[in-house]
Amino acid sequence: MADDTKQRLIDAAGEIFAEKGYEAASIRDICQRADANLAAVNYHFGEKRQLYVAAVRHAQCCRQEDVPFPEWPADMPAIDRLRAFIETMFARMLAGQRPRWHLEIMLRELARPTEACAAVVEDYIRPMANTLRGILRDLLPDGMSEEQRWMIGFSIVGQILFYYVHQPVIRLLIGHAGIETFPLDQLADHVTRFTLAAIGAGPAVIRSPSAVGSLS
Amino acid sequence: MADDTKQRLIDAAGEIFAEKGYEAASIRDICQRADANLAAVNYHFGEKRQLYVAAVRHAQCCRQEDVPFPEWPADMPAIDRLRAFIETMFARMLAGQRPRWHLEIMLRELARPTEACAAVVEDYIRPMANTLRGILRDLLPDGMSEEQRWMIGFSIVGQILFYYVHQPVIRLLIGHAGIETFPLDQLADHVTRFTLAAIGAGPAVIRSPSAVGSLS
DNA sequence: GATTATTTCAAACGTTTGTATGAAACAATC
DNA sequence: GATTGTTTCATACAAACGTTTGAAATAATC
Repeated sequence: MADDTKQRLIDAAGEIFAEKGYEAASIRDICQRADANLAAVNYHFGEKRQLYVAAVRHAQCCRQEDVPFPEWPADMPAIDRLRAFIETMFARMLAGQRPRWHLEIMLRELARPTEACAAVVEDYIRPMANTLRGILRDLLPDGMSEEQRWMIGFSIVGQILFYYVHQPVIRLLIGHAGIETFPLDQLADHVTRFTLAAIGAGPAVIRSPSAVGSLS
Repeated sequence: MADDTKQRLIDAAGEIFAEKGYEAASIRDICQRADANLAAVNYHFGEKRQLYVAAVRHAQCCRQEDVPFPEWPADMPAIDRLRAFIETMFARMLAGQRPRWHLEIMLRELARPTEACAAVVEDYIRPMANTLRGILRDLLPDGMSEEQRWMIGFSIVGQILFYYVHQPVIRLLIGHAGIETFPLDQLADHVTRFTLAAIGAGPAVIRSPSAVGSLS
């Protein structure tokens, strides 16, 4: 029952922090949603800030088990691994899945860092970055400079994140159905082909699928 | 003197809103930075929210004159216009230029919209989107679907925005010099080449130009 | 220069905020 | 079953918040 309240607090706090941001989230709101007493936060966490940190840490722990991307066989071609990487990342961002606030609160942290940011980067982002860099190492010519590899990685991740971070803009820009216009696998497919073409590992992203040819 | 205070309030508010977000910014802080009396906000704007809206609107007005991208000659090739578009956008995001909060507060609004978001999109974002779409219309084959053109546009903008929005992550990831590792023109060059290659209008982004071959 | 209208100011208002307290309820241990 | 440690609860507190007020100060109008 003890840890139970604590966990309920973290969950409620996570939702509200992710939704409204740190300052706008009040301890009273959080406790109410957690069915806990007002004093519970200070009893279990000492202060509001620590509850926030705990929420971020929890989200990051939960999502960490995702991080070792779907075990792909050692002999899987780099191109397919890139495709799988992009698909997985998209699925995690946009799929309806488990608590939405897990991602939300971490992305908030990454865009506007507090004390918890470094930990998120090291434990959650860095492994993903390493996975991607591993793929790119196989995919790109050896002589390529470190900076250039980073930039290509950023180009990939930037494309993916855009659809999450700027969903509201997309909705306003293309109107009606908004982002639902783009089925998830279509997005993943686009980014994959866009990227592969950019690095010379696939045909250009132009109209007819006829031009696609021998990818997978 | 009257409008003067009002303007000082907007400027001070813009800085603080952009830095700390709406809730965390207190009227007292704002008035202090603006050298104005505490009651000035309510006198000139009625309430805090309206001051925020005024700040966003002001930022958007100031930046709007930027929007008609550097007049390029009618006969300028689409490829060069794309390059210019990307360079300009990068320069606006990352260059040391005028009040940083202008962009900051608008991006905040775009990522986490309030009532002012729609206006920003219509007056600031939409024209940029149209410019880009014009370029892409010339650059891409005619038969390409509407959705696909949007996705390509998003792939471009996503790459650029990434360097601004996730600067803190980049800094943590690649350590030391952080984003300063990448000179501005190098970033613009990378995104341009990456994009052109992706859509089959340029050689792949790989080290040796030898592998490029007959794409364009 | 008297009379307006506009703008500033210090002070106060009522809320809401995060936090603290001490008693009650509960669980565990002996 | 008494004792101890843990967790909940209602309540209180001081501080900070956005907002209001009414009187000064300033500017504008005649």
